[in-house]
Amino acid sequence: MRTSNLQIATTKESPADAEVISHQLMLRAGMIRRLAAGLYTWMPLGLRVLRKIENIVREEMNNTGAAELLMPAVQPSELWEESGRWGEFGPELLRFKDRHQRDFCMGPTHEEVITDIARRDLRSYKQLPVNYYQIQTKFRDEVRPRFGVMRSREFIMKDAYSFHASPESLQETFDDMHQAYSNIFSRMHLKFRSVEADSGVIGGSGSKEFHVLADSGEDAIAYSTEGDYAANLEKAESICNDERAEPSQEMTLIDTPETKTIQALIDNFNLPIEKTIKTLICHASEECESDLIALLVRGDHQLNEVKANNHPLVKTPMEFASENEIRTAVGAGPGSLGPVKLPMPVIADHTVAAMSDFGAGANIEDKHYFGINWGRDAENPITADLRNIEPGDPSPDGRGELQIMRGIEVGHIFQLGDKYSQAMQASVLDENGKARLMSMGCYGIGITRVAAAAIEQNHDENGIIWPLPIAPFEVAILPINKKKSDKLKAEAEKLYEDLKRAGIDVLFDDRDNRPGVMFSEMELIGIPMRVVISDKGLEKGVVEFKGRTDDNSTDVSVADIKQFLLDKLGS
RNA sequence: CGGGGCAUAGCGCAGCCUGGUAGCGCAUCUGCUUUGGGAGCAGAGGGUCGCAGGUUCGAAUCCUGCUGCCCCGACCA
Repeated sequence: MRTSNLQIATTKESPADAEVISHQLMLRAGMIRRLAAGLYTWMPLGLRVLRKIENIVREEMNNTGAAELLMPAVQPSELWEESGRWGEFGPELLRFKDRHQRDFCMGPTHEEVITDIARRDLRSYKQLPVNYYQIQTKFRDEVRPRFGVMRSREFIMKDAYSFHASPESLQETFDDMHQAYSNIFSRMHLKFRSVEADSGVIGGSGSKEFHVLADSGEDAIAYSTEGDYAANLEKAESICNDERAEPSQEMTLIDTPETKTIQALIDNFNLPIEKTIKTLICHASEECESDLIALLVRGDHQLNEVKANNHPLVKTPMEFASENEIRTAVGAGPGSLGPVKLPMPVIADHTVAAMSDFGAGANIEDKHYFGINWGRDAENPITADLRNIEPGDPSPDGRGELQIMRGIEVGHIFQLGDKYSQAMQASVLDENGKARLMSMGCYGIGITRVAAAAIEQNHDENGIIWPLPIAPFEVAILPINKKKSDKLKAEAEKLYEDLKRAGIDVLFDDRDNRPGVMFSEMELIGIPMRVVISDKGLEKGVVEFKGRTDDNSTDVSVADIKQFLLDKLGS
């Protein structure tokens, strides 16, 4: 490809509304252009990256025996009514009517459509297992699209769906997919980690996320320093090995004016933070006899909303009680709440349940109790894992401790079980001729997000540093001053043709720009290798090679450069 | 959904407070010079100042409404 045909449009300044580095660099490099919030055009340069990512994904999926198909982006409401998600899915589901006033949506995911395909086409257990996949545009009407294509509304996803006669078969395909995903991200030369995860709105059990590691990642990942355990922070299990100590203090009521926060409590009363608890009040589920329910975590711990949300006694989605609701129920407001004589059920984090002689609000305005003990002063609470893990916590696998790093979620694999096959009656006949619901798995990779994540992980002050396998081009040829030298022009053209014929993905800068412009532009768009060809070099029979991250260039003889590059590309 | 901010040339910004001929840098076009790290000089083109009302002799500027975009939040009781 010649730069004159590629329509490269780079800028020195990044647009004011781009916050994260990948967004800035993609705009500056001319890979993408914004159309509206969360909607982007992929320009020729950016599209080449997407295609390379897609091809790697496609090859690895095909290797597992999965079959590619292509489903419509627009889906009828009927299927979503059947699965129950027409009501469940929030405003993220973009809905609209056709000219006959029939309801449709833009597909945010394709469980319904594929399950409909499967129940029509799959009749016998002998046809299973089956794994279908597609690489297709999805639409999710995000509350707040941001970070460019990292969280856009329209995006490209590889989604796969497998169908099985038994849970064992599902597990087998799930493991295959885990391996395929590891291969995919390894082939892209990305540093990544697979972690245990909450399955969220897609539903089902058993799920793992793949994260590209980057300090700017939106997700926190907890990992064991010694063992293999790794989990999304929202899922990472906190374990408490402490035994509850015997009470050593009497409970006393203390006047605590102007003391509404944990920090104030510590500052004003010299109470260690490990002896304080936070009392959070939220709406209870129908399973609970009370409208409200209290969640307790230690003063220095953070409530994990995903864990709270998953608790059967907590209303889904979790919703904190308003100050009015709290005052009506308790008689005191936020800042003076605690478990003693609280007129509602109490769920305490495991750590809280193991505390003794602790301080908390007295449920009387401006008063706290100190020296509270479970069983004596307050009823023994229901216990659950409610908090985020903290760095240094023991690892749940019993090996080492947990630490936290940041990641960008680029893949997610789930074992759905029969959630959709049940709702939509997708069954096959078993050995005995009886109808049996199929087990399902689903497996996604955010293709467009991978491109952004790769940049977040690999860039420097000059621009993008594409990993070779997903770079828009492998090699750039930069002729110096070719306008003035017919010989140079001819040699450069010849080199370009030679490299092309050798199967190298090469970009030839034929625009007669000044050297500095070419250098900075190629570094900005992140081409992994460059070959500079000049009259000065040709006199010595050499061209200059420089890798994107090399400090200096190397002279390579004109005769050897093709093989030199092929060796570099092969390794 | 709540809070905050922004909207002036393709991009980045100033001008607004205190109303009076719309400006700067980058980019673009022309010419000359230059050519190993985003060139220099000279010249040129390009703007319904987001939209709609209002105040005023006069509005980019003051007032009202709307729209779009960005950021933070939607746990810390």
